[in-house]
Amino acid sequence: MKEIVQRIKESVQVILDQKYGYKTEVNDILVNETKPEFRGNYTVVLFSIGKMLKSNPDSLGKGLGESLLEADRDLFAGFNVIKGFLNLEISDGLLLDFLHGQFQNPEYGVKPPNGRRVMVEYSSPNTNKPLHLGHLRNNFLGWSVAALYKANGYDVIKSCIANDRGIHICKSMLAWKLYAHGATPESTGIKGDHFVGDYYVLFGAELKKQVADLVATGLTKEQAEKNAPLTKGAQQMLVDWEAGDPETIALWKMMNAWVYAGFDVTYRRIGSDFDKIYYESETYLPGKDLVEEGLRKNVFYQKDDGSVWIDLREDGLDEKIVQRSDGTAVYMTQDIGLAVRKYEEYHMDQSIYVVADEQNYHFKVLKLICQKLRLPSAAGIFHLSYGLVELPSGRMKTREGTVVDADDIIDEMNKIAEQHTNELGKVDDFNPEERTELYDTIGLGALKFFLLRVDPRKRMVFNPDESIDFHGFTGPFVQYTHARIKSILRKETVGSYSANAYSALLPLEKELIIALEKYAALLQTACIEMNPSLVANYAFSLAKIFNSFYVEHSVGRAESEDKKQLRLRICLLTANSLKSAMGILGIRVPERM
RNA sequence: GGACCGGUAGCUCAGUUGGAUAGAGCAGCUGCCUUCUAAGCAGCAGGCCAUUGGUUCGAAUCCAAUCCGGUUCACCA
Repeated sequence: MKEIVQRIKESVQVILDQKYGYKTEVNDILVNETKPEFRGNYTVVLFSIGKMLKSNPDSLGKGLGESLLEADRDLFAGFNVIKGFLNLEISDGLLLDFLHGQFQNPEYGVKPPNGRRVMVEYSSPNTNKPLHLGHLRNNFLGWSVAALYKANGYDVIKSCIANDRGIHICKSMLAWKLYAHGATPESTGIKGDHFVGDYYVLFGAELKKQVADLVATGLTKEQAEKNAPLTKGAQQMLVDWEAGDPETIALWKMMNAWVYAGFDVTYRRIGSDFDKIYYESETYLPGKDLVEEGLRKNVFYQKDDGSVWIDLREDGLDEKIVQRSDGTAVYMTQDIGLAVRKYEEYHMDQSIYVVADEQNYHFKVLKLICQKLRLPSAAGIFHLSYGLVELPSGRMKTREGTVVDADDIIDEMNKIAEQHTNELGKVDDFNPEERTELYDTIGLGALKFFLLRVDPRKRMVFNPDESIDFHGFTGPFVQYTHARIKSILRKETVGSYSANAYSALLPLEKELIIALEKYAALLQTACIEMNPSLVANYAFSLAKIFNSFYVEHSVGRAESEDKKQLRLRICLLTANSLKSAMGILGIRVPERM
């Protein structure tokens, strides 16, 4: 069934053509929701049309309204014109048709397969430290965008690139070698990723000492940093690693295994999963063949020292290096190689990279280079650039210990969920397993909703001194609304409904059905814009309308059996939509809470 | 310095391709649990949409300039 807004636009288009001889595109017709202080549900804005027709908006509105009513009595129930705005009332019959058609459909809003494939890369952790709040935003966002694409009929591949090599990895390895005396996650009882992260931090602390000592002997800070034993040791370790030194490789494998074990626990908790994991240690070399190709195609050029560059000044950017003078690959080379490999494996139409906005420049360059190399993968590359999560004091910094650890914040959310739940005492009959699951559903729900409800492109602020809310515009609010509905549905049974016996829809009933009808269109918009926050906002506003409806009208003690059945159907569809919307955010909804 | 992003209530955020009196939540203040879950509902209060010009029937939204904040421009990843 066609969406209401679309039907209105098409009707207006036809009337404008037939009655006024004015041809216009459907998308040029502006249809808004009617502001609550006016009568009606949808509003056609007449100014631009009036201007084109050189006619007064008010008389145009009147004529248009009459014709619309005449032409489509199934859709329109009435209209009024105020100061250039044509407010249209949607007929109860149409809304009821929609409700009866969809209330039993748990997949309402989900589109059938469209034969297109998209890859979403997200998470991309470094294997030298545990995940923090910023990673969580990335994970939730990536997972949710993937879910949005699935709901819109795409075949989705979720991928992850593990940044498992490089100087930063060597730092934690060296610190462990020097200071751990053989300690392991098992021997200390510390989660593997945290264990390794501790040595990364230790490296920084010890390096600072060494630098201070060297500065005391008269070196500048830069010289000291360059010449400190730890710096040199880490660099040597990277050389050894690239040379395949067995001892270094063994250490690297062991420590990475610790980190992955830790990540697995966290990923499982937050529900992040991947269809394909790439490892930088396996992908960092192949890009070099493309450097050769680029030189042949004259896309790249070589400097006297042997380094290879691309000149992007004509595109408004700078010159960018793609291979060092010693012949080794840089970050960009790897990413070109990876892009090619992904495409060869999956032939996707679109390749989305969920990466922080610090790397806008990098991805601009990446796409440009791929285009210039005429790689088939180039067209689909899209950088979904999201803003960092900041503290009120600014950026989180590992070295200053201001990083909000992922595991810690999840634990804290669970604890708050537990506290609220126990205070309210509504699920005292739950067994321990059910309780644990509920705390997890609510705590994680609050956290995910908090991170996904704001526009991904924008930076956002997290204040660790104020705990994340469980009231108002939050995950638990939506979950609570769902549980409320489920409570009704446990007590009442959905039976038959005699359509001819209905009494006019009450304002809140109508408002709810109209809101429900918008879900399908919303899912599409959110996907096109790759913006889960639209889904979060929708879920919240739908829940809000339902709660108003809930206190105003009783379902179980409705005025008549038909009213009761009507409301039960509204309840069912609302519960389904809330569950579906939250599902796209990766948030479960409980039956009771 | 070049490029890009942002500045909306005390705080955190919405605000569709320009549309009606700029909206939520939190915090503050009032009310509402003997009937389906009060993690709720109803209400009050809170705004020079950074500033100044411009475009027009109409600007938080578009354009220009300025101010403030951020990111980036490495033979780091």
